[in-house]
Amino acid sequence: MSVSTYGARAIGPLARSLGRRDALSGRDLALLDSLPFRMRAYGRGDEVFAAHSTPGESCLVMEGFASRTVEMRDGGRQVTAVQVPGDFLDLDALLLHRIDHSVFALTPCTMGFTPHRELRRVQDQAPHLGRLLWLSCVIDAAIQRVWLGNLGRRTSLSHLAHLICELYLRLEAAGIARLFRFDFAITQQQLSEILGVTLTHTNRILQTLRATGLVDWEHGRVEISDFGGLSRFAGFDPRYLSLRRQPR
Amino acid sequence: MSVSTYGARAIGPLARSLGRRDALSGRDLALLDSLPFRMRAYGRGDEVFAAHSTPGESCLVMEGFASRTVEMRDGGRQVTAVQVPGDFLDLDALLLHRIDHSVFALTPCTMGFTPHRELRRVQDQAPHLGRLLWLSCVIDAAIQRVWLGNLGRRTSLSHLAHLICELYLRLEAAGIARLFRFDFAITQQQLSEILGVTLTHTNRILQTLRATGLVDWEHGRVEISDFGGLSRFAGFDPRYLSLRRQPR
DNA sequence: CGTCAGATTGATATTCATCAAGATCGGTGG
DNA sequence: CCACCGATCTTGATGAATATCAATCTGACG
Repeated sequence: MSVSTYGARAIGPLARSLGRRDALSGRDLALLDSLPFRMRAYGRGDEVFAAHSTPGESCLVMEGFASRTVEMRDGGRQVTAVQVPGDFLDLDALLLHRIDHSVFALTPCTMGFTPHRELRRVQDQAPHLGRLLWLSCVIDAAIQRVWLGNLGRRTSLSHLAHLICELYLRLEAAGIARLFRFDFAITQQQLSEILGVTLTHTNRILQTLRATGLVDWEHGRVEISDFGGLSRFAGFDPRYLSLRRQPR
Repeated sequence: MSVSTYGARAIGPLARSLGRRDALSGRDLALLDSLPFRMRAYGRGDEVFAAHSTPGESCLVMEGFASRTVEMRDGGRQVTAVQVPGDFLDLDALLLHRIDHSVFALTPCTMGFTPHRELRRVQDQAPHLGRLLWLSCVIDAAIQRVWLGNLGRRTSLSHLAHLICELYLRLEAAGIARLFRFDFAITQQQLSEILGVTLTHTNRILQTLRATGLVDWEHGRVEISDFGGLSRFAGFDPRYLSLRRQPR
């Protein structure tokens, strides 16, 4: 596991991620560039933050995928968010101090850590950037709301289809997916922790979904052959992702 | 439906709600008191905000209960949050402009509306209050995460028990419940939209839960006879509610 | 007394969990 | 190169949780 000390810069993914929702000024960019990051690599399944810990840093996904996971008494796990490159994790910890969930590496991934103190400094110096950081919390919450609908009101098959539509659009926006294909090399066990069903059932609905011909997901690669059809099948409405750029 | 123009004050519930998590200075209180509210009453099931609308105001629950609800294509609904007196709704709309869900009155209730413009003014003048407003968003998100676990990994019976534990502590903190009793006069249909199961099933698990002797819920009144037992039964851990007061 | 919303019950179908066993695949040491 | 190994994926059989559909009951209220 490689670790670097503070000093690395994350301006690329960060500017892309924040600039996707609102225009950034030169001063904004300079301030973001002044955030010190330490980089660290994780293997699949590694714990990044433990539940009920008090991190003191927030964490930007540089490469790979991470999950926020709540752990039940009986050992069961429910993934409450999948975070992709450019996503900030645990901005909430800035205010809550203690986090209520765990963060795991879903795939091998690289994370950049920056101290809360530095984030507060940036917020103080540029309220506009502060708002964009909060915006990313608020969009996470919007996604969580849709996921609540997925878990409460959808069949697991339509949930799966919906998840694929969402991931594709988020990854396309992050610049790491195009032409309706993307790499997403998680195990079926991990997928079952996202969908809230058992591994066995996940395996079966994956086969059912393949049989529709709308999308294939094998060997860590998702290929959507008919995005419109898949969206209709899933009842997918992308508005909650706030992918349009506008003043905030 | 009674409507008032701006001018009413909401300092009581608001100060109580924000002051629960961190101390408020005299200046903080004065600023909060300067927020103009217009009050409006709603009947059970009335829509407060429509999905995909652009409110321009945020809304404080003064009395009664409200829900955030996502609506599915097939007409099904999933409640993603229950908001109690003192809760702010749609602070997210401050940044998102457009909301992705509907807000309904779960019971007859009174709401206070204040313009986003005024909230931004308060944020600018008192960053500390701004942080407390964001804190309430972040706590809502923490509750949503737990609800995702409830929907994904719990049996509907344990979900119901968990919901009752959560509601009691939130209402006790809001000063409108004590001695393990509270009024919560929603219909079983509405409860089923919270639990993500059908009305029929909701009715049955309510009976099962009554049979445990841990809690009763009838005629709009919840009476918990053994909070410890109910918590254990539900696997309830209150930490996610952030009910402790600390500097933010 | 009639009406209507809400609560309850019954019978049956579907979805999903559970448990157990194989199959496949990539890597690894001999 | 091959045999083996663990992780992952797949399949089968069965039971529990939940949905669906259709009545019926209850209580509040005009």
